[in-house]
Amino acid sequence: MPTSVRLPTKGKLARTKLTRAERNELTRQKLFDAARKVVGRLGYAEASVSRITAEAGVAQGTFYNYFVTRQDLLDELLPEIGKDMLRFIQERTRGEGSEAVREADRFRAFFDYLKEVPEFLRILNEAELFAPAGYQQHIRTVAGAYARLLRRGREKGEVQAFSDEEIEVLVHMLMGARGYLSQRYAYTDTDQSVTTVPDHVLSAYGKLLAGGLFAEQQGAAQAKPIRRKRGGR
Amino acid sequence: MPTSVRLPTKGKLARTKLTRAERNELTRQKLFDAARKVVGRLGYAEASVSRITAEAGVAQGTFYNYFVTRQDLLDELLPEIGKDMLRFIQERTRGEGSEAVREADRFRAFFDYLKEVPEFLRILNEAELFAPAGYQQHIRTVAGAYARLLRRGREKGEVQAFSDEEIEVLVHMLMGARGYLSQRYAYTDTDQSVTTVPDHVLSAYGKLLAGGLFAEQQGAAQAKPIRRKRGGR
Amino acid sequence: MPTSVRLPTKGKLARTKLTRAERNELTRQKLFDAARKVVGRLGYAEASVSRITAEAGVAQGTFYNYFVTRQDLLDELLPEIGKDMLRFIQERTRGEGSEAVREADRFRAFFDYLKEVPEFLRILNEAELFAPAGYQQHIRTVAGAYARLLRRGREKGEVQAFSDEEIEVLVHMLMGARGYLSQRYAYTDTDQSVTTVPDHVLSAYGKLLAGGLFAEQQGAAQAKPIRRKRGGR
Amino acid sequence: MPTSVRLPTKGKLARTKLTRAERNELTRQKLFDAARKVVGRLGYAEASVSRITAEAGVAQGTFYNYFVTRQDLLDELLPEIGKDMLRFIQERTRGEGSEAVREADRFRAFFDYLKEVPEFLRILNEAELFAPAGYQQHIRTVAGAYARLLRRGREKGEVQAFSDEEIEVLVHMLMGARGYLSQRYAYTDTDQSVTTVPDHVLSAYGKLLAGGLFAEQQGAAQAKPIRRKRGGR
DNA sequence: AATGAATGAGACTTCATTCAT
DNA sequence: CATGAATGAAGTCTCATTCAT
Repeated sequence: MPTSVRLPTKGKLARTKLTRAERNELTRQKLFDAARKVVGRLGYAEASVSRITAEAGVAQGTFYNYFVTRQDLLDELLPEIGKDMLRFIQERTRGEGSEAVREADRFRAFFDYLKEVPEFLRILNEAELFAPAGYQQHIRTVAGAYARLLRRGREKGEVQAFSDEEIEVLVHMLMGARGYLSQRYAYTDTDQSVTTVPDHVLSAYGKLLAGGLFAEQQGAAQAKPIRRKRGGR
Repeated sequence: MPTSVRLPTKGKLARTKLTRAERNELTRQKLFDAARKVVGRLGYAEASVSRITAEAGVAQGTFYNYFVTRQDLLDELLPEIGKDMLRFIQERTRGEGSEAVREADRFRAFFDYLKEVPEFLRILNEAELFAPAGYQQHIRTVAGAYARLLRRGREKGEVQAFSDEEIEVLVHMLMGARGYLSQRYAYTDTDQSVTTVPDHVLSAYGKLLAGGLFAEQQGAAQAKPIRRKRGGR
Repeated sequence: MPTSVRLPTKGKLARTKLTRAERNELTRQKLFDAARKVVGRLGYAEASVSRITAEAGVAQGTFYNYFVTRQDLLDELLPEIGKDMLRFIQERTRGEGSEAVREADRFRAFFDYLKEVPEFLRILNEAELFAPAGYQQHIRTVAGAYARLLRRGREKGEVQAFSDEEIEVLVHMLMGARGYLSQRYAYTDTDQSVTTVPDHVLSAYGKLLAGGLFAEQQGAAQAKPIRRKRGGR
Repeated sequence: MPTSVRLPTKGKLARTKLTRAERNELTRQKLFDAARKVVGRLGYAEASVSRITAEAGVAQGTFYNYFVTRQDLLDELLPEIGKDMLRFIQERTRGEGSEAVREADRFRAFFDYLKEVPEFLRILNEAELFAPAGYQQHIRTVAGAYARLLRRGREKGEVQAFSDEEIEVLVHMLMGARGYLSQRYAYTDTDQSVTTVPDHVLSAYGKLLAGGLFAEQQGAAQAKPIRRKRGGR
């Protein structure tokens, strides 16, 4: 499982001999994983300390040896898993190719991650309301990484000549689009399992990014009327 | 205020003399408006019946003369205000012009509405989690109207040749984008006041829709690389 | 239905022409009948004023034009129906015959009444707790009538020589027995319908009353120490 | 008091030093006893969690550390005290003697128990409506024990030749009789104190069981049609 | 460090009753 | 006399957090 600790096995006695710090970290991780599962299954609102500790197999009081507040743990959830998600997507987008191809790969990889860590969808969607601190942190991280990619693409001439500010806007649009699409097309209420995203979602996403929404009218084309501020108008 | 009742003034004594039915509707509206305000200010989670009735200036028990359940009122909130929003946007988009121009108008009008009804932003964002029934209804309404517009544009040749399914995807992407942008650029946590959306947001939105994200590479152009499935690759 | 009003039909215009007093009495009766049904169906605890008026088809406020208090109506329920029951049983016990035969007839008639007015069982059983005033009144009435019968039987020599005080005790025992038996053998939770009482119930009841519970031992018999008063008396 | 805990005194410091488990059991018992008192004093309907915890001297939330539901505690009440009652009666009925004597002893012991545990009367009478689960359990237990006694008496020839089914009926009659008598003769609404049951109650009970209700008429006598089964016997 | 009992605020909802129309 | 909206007290239960063991 991507987000769990991988303690060094440390030879034979690995299980019995743990330093105090290790035991400590292990309990903390148990709580974190329990929270991830509970939130994934029931949502933040139902993720009471009692349920989390029950899932983790520790006493309720133990919780407060590791987290000052229930909210504190909840706020750690998304950023932590979010980093995991970014790693996952990066690994899947190694190959070279045009920016457009890589963006498509990233888009697909996002949905693949949803399949691997089904809790993520719910955590992502609910964090905005229930773990705002964690949510903001996550958004900043992801938006930053995303913007870097787009700027680099722009430098290579593979991305249109947006200003830095506009790129930030685009990043948020794409994240929003992704979010909505994942909710619309990846949820499966019944058993939480996430199904593959349909082909026309990929194609619509690709087309919008590649060619824009609007057809070029008559030849003069570029007179995209929306950029009112531009040209003479 | 758009969503409040406008009782016929009925001559002079309008304020003191109300029929039973009118008083009834008035109380209902007081509760609805109070809920709108409270949710706008504190969010659904904090919108307890006690707070709503306090805001409305009626006893707690009165609430249940008008709504079977707290959730029932919460579920009415978004669809009701949502209709109001659609009306508002339509009014602002009367003018003729290309689809692209009208879409830009709609986009701007959306942010204008946010200024007029500042609660709407929060209600829209939280409803998905706290008033799922109302949310689904709203989404269906808006997505349906949106899709109709895009299909009509396609028929007129002003929108690219997306399939119906792809249009549905686009609609969700645009709604998602709008949602994220509104959160990013319209929120002002401190005093809830909503400021005008910056110009670069409008321009980025317009450009993406008009020309797509990616620059046409070398001549072969249309070989939108994202459609891997295609022959080309 | 035994307990409903039977207004004199009064010739032709019976339905349209009602004196004020009659309309008044009619509404009162509607409420009473509604209460009977609701209590029969849901029990006293669930018989809220709102449910009763709904069943009666009048407004909630109307209730308080006829009864000072919810409890007042509830307290009238059992005595009223109880009188009905006594009438019913008397009619079925007209025939002559020994006291024992007549008691058996009464016992059977009681269960027959339960079939005719299925609400009665629940009303009888719950009244003790929820309508104590009415319950006491009912008990007094029934016990009084019962005691009179037994004393008359005693005078005729058909009932053993119990003292008046003892007869009162017996009456309560028999009422209690009847109550328990009706709950045990007449209830049918599923559809509230009351089934015929099994034969062995009748026979056990008859045998106990006829011959007592205990077999006479060997000759000396009568030394049953429990009848302390006897011996010397 | 029969139903309270009797913690081992454990030497000197018994009162101050309690293990966790002991404190736990003690709190549970405090709640149980408080419920017993409150129900005895005010009845089930008024036995709110708030009143019970106040009586027990703990916070309202504490209640739910020990009982899943208010109803759960209420349902435990009668069976628990009922067992206590059976023990009490058994102890008082050790002596040998005829079945009739022993039944008289049991009858008296029942009323004695009412004196010792005055709450029992109300709990018994109300449980049928307010704690049906507990009531059924209690009834089954008591009726079972009772029926066993009567069948054994029958085998010894001390009880008349009732069928097993008839014995079950008798058991319910006797329990019902006992219940009604206890309400009629043992209640004292004013100060809840229970007085001794009057002698004529005992004698009437004894006589009915010993000799039946009806005097044997002249010789032909036995033709009491109610004893239908008899004839052929 | 771990435990788990105790706390008490607060949430939703029901209901008998009142009263202006 | 009928209506039905308004009232507010009371009830059950949940939960984050504290703290003695």
